[in-house]
Amino acid sequence: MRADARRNRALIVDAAAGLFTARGPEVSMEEIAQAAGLGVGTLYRHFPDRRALLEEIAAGALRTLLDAARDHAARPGSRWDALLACVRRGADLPLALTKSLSDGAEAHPELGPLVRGLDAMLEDLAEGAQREGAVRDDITPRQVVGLLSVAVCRPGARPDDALTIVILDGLRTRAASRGVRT
Amino acid sequence: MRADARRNRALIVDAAAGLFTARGPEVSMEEIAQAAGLGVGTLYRHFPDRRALLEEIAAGALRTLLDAARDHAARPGSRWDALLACVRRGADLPLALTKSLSDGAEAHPELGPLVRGLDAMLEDLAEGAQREGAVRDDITPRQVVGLLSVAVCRPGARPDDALTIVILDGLRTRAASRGVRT
DNA sequence: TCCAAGGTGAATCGGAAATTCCGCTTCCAG
DNA sequence: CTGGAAGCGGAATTTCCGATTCACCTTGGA
Repeated sequence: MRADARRNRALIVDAAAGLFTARGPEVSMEEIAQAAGLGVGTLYRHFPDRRALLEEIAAGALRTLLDAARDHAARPGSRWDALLACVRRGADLPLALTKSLSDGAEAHPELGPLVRGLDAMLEDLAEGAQREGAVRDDITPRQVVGLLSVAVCRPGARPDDALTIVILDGLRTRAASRGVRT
Repeated sequence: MRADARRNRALIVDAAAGLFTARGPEVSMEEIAQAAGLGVGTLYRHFPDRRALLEEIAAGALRTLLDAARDHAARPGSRWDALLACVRRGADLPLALTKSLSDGAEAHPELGPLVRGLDAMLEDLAEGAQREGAVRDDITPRQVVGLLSVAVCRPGARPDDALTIVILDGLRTRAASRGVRT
């Protein structure tokens, strides 16, 4: 593969990941091309269609996050801190893609296992956080993870958003949130 | 106006309001017609175009809610309770429409004043709730209102959603939420 | 220097939703 | 009871908009 082709492929992936992170999956090929400083035709030289591009980017994001999650889960200490660290790591990744690929993502040879693995790992952390008394236990671990992703990984979320702060606080038990706000 | 025409107009408005409340503003004319048990042609006999229909319904919802807000605001007692009651009254109204009409809603002869009036009234209540110590004061009254509308008036929200519960809890001061959960 | 790999973006395709239109049906005033 | 204006239905048409193609131009690098 020619050097410029390799470089352009990277430009496309970066530009697309950035846009997807900031604005969710409803970004047009045209716009991605423009953000990468290339023509649309070039996207199609590298990816047969839109779905292929989305899948590659989603897979990258999931791999990154799954690695981070394994890391944090292995380290001893507060499960809540570990969970929060994971989720924050996801804030600058285009995770909204994963949901939008829903139909067939399960079936996809790489995406399916990644999604399942990540879900399992995060739910474990959430359950641990509840057991250690850091997180309210009147909702399921799955809901805890869902709410965290709304709080932190929603497209356009920033760490000091009112919504982010309020959800994080609302997730804590009253006992746990008595201290400094996280 | 013929009796059946009046009846059908009402069917349209009701069906549309219901769909908009449940699913937000991205509902097709076709689907509204079907929900009303009528043909699309009939929608267009009553409303020149989609926007006209949305505007009428949004105006109705805003009038209803503004009335409710005046009512609750006038009654003495906890501003937080009043605010929560208002917002809950909005839960079964198609408020998402208002935002989607954003461009030009300010200019619209009826919508503009309604939106401004409602905003002012709710922000007042929010500020009152903060002053009485019920709501955390590290966010602005406008943000309080915004978060409440996400919690309660988001399309498809139900009062026992995890997101609803967590946001409502997260909005309270730690002192205020020490009692029974609202 | 040459030319295949690579790039370009206007033109085309496709599908979903809005809007039109005209023949048929239903009210209701006389 | 009727005539005909008011209403209705829904297939056909138009509009919109993003995905995808493709004929032609550039350029890396052997």
